[in-house]
Amino acid sequence: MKKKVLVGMSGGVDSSVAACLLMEQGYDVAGVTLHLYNNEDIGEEHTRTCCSLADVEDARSVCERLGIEHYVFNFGEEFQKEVIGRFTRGYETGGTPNPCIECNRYIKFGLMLRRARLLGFDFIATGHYARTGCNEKSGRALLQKAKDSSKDQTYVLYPLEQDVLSHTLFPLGGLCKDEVRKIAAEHGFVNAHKPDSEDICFVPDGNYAGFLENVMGLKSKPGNFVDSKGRVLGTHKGLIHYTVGQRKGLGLSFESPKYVLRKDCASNTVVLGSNEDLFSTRFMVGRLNLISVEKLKGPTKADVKVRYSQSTAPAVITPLADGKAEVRFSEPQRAVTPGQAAVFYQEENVLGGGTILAEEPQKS
RNA sequence: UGGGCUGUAGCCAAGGGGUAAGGCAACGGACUUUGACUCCGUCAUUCGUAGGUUCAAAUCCUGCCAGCCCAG
Repeated sequence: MKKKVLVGMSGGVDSSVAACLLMEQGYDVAGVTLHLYNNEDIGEEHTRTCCSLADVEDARSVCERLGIEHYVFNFGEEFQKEVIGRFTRGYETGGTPNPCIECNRYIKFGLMLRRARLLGFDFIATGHYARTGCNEKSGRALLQKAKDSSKDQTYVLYPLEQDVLSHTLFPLGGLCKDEVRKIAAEHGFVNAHKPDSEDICFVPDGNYAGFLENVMGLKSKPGNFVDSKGRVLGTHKGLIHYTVGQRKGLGLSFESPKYVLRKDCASNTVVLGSNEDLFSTRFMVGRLNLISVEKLKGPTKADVKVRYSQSTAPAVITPLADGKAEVRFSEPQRAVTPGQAAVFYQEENVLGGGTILAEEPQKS
């Protein structure tokens, strides 16, 4: 009896090819598009996003072509709560959240696997560039980097837990983007040349502050730009307009460029400094999720990535109570940003990861 | 009011007779989970203003205007 796989299809090339490859591998495949958010509701165009109504049509078209069933799950309510809600709260509390990671954790994998099981599927699959594996000795499910390292998406998949990982397939893990587009073209998929989605799906124009203010009704209060000694340098438009490491858009002119060092919610100030001031060696993470091991027994060496499109840097991770850990780099790294994810790698394997926490006020 | 200094792009600033450096900001593009970083590109027909000298003036001369400093 063929194993049944439910493929999450965004309407883009990647997930379409993923479905196609699974069929060729002999699975009993069906596609599902998650309806998460109506960009049309807020008057946004649907290009370069995912999960809009037009994307549902693209996914349906590909399923028809493949002769497989196509479902639509409406996860709008959960998406609003788990993803948009956390995104908004993240900005409100002075962080720079990564909604794609929360979406993967709660919606695209968490909820989707539960729903798939109810429908009798054995596995779920997506078009992410990543690989899964299994450690023979420990029996743990592994998350491994994609063969095409430039497309590797393990950074946004680190929160996946063992049950999810062991029931998830990533058919594109061994391919590169060119090969995927070629396969899509050979099969005549409507989306073979559709541009990659880049922006956050519910903010397709990239205007986060505008989304938070206009759609979520967040009020952002102007306050002071200050230097690290507390001297006032100018007026900012509200904390949600800035992120750590940012240079552009400050509107202030000095002899050398200024960067956002941190945001202080309590005083509603944005602290500015030089690029060198952005480098730090130590930070804390919370909501730790471990993948290749069940537990960290003590300080553990790993390569750590603190931003999506940044290379890894060697560090030592020390486990603490309450799902927290301390990360200490061997060399200072630039712009470690509260709210972003820190993902720990050991060669090809994801050891685990967590959310970067804001510096404790009582600093040593 | 007298004496001194200074006026070059949104900000800072080089150039002191030969045809307007550079930095910051801004804007456009590439890249992108971050209006992030980075990279690429654009950004003074004109130097406070009015005259004069010169083949040639941001540069030298004169008047005026504005700002700053020191005197009383």
